[in-house]
Amino acid sequence: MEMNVHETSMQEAKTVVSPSGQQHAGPSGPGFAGPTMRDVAARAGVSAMTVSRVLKEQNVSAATRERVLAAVRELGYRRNEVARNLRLGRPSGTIGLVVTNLANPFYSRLALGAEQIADEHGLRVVLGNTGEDVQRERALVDDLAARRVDGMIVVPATADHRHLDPAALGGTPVVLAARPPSRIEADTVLVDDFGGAGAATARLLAEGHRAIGFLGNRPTVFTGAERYRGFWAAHEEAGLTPREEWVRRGPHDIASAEAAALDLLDRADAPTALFCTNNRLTLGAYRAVRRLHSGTALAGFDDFDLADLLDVPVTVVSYDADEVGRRAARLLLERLAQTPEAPVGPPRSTVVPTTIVRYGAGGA
Amino acid sequence: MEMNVHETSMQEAKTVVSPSGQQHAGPSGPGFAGPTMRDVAARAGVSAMTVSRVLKEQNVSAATRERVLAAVRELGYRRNEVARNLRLGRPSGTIGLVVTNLANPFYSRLALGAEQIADEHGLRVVLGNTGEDVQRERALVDDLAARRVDGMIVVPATADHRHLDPAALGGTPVVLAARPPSRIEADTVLVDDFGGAGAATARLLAEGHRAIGFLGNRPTVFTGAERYRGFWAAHEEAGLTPREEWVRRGPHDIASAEAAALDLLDRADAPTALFCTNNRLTLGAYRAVRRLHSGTALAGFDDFDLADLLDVPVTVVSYDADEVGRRAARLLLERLAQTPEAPVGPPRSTVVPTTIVRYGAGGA
DNA sequence: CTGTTAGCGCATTCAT
DNA sequence: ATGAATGCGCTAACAG
Repeated sequence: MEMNVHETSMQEAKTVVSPSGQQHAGPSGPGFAGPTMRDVAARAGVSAMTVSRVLKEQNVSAATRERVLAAVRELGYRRNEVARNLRLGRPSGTIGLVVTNLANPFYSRLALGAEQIADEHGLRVVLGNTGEDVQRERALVDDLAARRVDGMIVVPATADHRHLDPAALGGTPVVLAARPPSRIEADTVLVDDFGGAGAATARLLAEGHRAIGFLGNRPTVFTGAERYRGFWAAHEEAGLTPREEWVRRGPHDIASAEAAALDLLDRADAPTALFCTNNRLTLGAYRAVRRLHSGTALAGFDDFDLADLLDVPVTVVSYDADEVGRRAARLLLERLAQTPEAPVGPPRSTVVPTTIVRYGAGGA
Repeated sequence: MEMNVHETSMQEAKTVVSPSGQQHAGPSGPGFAGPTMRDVAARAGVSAMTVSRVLKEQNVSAATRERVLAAVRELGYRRNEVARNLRLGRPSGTIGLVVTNLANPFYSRLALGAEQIADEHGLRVVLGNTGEDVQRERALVDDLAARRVDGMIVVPATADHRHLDPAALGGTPVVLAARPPSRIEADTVLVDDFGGAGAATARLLAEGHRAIGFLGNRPTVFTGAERYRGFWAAHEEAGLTPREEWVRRGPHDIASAEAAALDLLDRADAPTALFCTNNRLTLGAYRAVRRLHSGTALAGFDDFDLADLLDVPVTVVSYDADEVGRRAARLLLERLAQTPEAPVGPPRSTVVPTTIVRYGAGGA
């Protein structure tokens, strides 16, 4: 494999100054608060209350309304939603979204789905990335509670979720995504990890494979554990038992997965097929298969580009990541709309289904 | 290509109720504001100011501090950052991030980079997705300004950016990302679209290709236009001129790119190489090449998984998307830190460099 | 060291 | 239909 690297540009971090020499520190400068309702009121010759009413579209005589709106335009006035919410005793009109790794397409799609639903209800999304770090997660949810988000959606990084209990967050409602609650009760959206892994494994078994290896991430991650459980269950259902020597846990990126797969496949009793718990692992496994010319069949969680064009049979577990975010946002919104008269009731849990897609060895 | 689809789960949207029959509408219910400083003060037998001072870690006698902190713990008190910011005359301690499509890894990486820098400075990121829709962009930036974000990072969807002028947003500082300002002045972070496209094209030319096709997205998108410019410039530098018949503009996903590439390659005078302006287009082009067995060489913007294992030579333009977000956040933070005594000066612009990676036809 | 007064920007309540 | 007073939760500025 040939591979050259070559810088295209010398302007690494060079800062180019625009031609205009204009000083940029006018009314845009920090500390500049912008006009208030009183400014508008003064300009329109009315009281602040009248301005407030105009903006709320309450009953105001057409004439004064026009004067007020004119003043609003002239001053470039914009109502301060922060002050408004404070006065109304409402939270900030935002929902927190805490994910483990936004670089993972699963979580960015989740974020997109949540943002979509939130937006439809006039709520913004405040983002937080934990990098699977518990300390950061604690600090983040605490900060979000202090900023008075209406509620939060959290992909928990840990096994113990007591710090995510609304009772520990000043009553801020919490919905969990991708991983189930532990030591707390909470609305939850999960992916059908168990069923998907089972179905993909069953597929390999149905195609005649009797020697299937397993490539998974850290066993402490819930999704990995569930997928392993599904892998095992499919074997049991076929009256078989997986062999532990063919199980590799721990790889978390393409390179380490490739190494683990090489180790697994480069032996006398190598399995004829491999189940991988996520797409990075599947890509790594494919690299190993390709290098060894072993022709090992692959199955794995998460669909990926070019899966259908690979030169080995690939079965993927596909699902709608956006939908995870959408459902989480909907559960949260229902909690937020909850009143003493119309309680939502105990925590609810929903599972986003998976789909098995079988790609044959795309012939070149 | 064989392909089966199979549902793994019947629990589509089934809602499972947890065993605990406990009513969940306690102090977590919406409308519940949580304890205030006065509540804490009353419990500790001091004034609200003393509580404020304790939380600010100002001089308070050790004895009373302990009493206050005890009350804080007992009540589960959390200072209301919204009210605090209002009182201090500060904005919300958040920065807005408006992108066109969070499902695109480029923008989710950008978001991750921006979040990282923001977090280091105690700022949260408020997310907005425009879907390239100008109306949504207008509404979003307006809403963010009304929510008093400290500033915003925007990937503009349009050619006319006058609605992104801080002057039109109540003075909220704005940094543009991925696309340059138009009809306004603003700090900007760009990718070296021109240089990267030129270098990739030059690479194809250096390898002897004299018939290079071009697959690009809508010409109105700045990045596409710049990449086309780079494509053209590389030709000129070699004393050549691209042929318009080999240019296809408009495809925006893998499928439409494949169709366009098929159309382009399935002709007598088909080009021997293809330059594509993003990775979806490159993937589509690869599918076409593969289907036609044309052996056409590929070059394209954005690196992607498996690029090194394809059975045609592939040259990609790679760059650090996180870095775009990080630089944008830093430019914004410098604007926010600006004072009349220490003005930042006129808008600044920085270009994130690109790198050319040449993958040979990975042998199977 | 601690408390009182006042007010950030806005909207509810009660006037007129 | 409009205005005045009051306070959301918090903290500067000034007492003491």
